[in-house]
Amino acid sequence: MFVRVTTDLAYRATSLGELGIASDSNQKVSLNEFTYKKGTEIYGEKEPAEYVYQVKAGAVRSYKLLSDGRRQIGAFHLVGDIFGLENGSEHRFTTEAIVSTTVRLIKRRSLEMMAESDPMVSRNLLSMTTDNLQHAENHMLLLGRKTSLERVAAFLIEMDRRLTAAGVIPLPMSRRDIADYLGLTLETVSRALSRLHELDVIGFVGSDQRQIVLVNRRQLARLDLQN
Amino acid sequence: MFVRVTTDLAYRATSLGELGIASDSNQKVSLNEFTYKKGTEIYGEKEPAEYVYQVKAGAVRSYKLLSDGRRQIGAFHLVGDIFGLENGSEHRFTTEAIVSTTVRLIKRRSLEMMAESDPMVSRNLLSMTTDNLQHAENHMLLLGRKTSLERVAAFLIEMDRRLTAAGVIPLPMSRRDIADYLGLTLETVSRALSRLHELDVIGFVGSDQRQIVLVNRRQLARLDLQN
DNA sequence: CGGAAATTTGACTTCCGTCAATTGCTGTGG
DNA sequence: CCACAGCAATTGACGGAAGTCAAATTTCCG
Repeated sequence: MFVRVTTDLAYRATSLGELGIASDSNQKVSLNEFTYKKGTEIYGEKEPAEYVYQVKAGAVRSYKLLSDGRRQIGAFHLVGDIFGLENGSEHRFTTEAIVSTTVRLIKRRSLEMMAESDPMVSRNLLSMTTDNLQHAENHMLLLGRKTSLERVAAFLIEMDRRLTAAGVIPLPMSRRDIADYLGLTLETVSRALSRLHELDVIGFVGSDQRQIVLVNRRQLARLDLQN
Repeated sequence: MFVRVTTDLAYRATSLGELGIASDSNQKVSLNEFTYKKGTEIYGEKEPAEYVYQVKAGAVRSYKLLSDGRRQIGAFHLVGDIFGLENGSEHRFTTEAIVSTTVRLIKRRSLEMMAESDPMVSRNLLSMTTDNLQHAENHMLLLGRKTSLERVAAFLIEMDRRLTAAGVIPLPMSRRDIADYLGLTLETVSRALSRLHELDVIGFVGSDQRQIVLVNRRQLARLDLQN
């Protein structure tokens, strides 16, 4: 479904480069691309982890559900990000394409084999896992102790850092997604954004009122209490 | 300060065993023990990470602070647990002894060197980091989406698994610590425990009313909504 | 263009936090 | 051994930040 297989060597080099493998590597890995339509699942929690993914275009959410439907998004994966990297053999989140999303696939097995032989790959695997851990640790502080305004400010700062184009943040995700990431309701997120708008901390781009926000970084940073 | 250096080989073997190093390893590592008094800091956030620690006796909390004093405890480290393992060179949490606590110390540098030469050590480092990540991921769900009763139930289940002695959970930490771990106030934790007591889900051991709780596991599990 | 979906906004509720008083426990010193 | 100081925990009364429910408005997309 929505498959596009590629053996483009340029892709292979770049993708593996992220994992610390020299582009002239003669290791054989199966590498190809898939495109997922908006809203479709990439993999489910507890499914066997056969692939590791890198976002080439689009955006992905990964989340856990409680039995009654409450959802917690653990991370958004944007262009360039690698996700689906598990140490055990099972995925610990469900992931879905937020918008139409193209990913590169790397077979987990081949990655494991490369890690065995190449300590550089192994080290980068650890480094990536540590980055994820650090993000989760900071997010625990946000979820456990920050107010709604602080959470939304922190979210905008994070997205500004990760996907800004000259002061404009083209958010791919809905208010509900933001809410489930921040441990709030969509109404509370909307109210916080309105408040930030009143305070002239953020603005909205002319016609496309929703998805794009313009930032006044200085004030925003003051609203998110770090450390 | 409260130092006790040891070169006991049995300690060395056990400690390194946790990291996947054969006990007959002829690698040289500096290994010794420290005892920290109740309430004292082991290391601070942003300090250089010189050592990795293993709890030999006692209990440790690791936390982050916001500038106005709000605290989020990310994890409790109990007997046998390894903590202070960072990939970068800085600690990402402050850690303190909850009660009088003895830890084993392993020099970070020597661990890194062993990981270079031994892929088994390297793999176990990754495995431990992944375990921490998994804990943080589950805790994000708790902090973002669970009610106070669900949080306290989940906490008791976790502690039951980690430090129970035949149905009795000898909690080393205060209500405030539990609250800062669960993203609540100590009053809310106390009320939740009282509620669980009324519901005959938990009981308290005779004289020592506070620190020890007795469990009725079945009902408790029903109160914590998993997945 | 029109219906569906997303977002905003308002009114009201609720769960948890805040503040305060009380009780219970621990440890020290007379 | 007991008294008392000091801290931890419980309990109650009240308030507020965020949640719920609902309606209006805007945007999206076929």
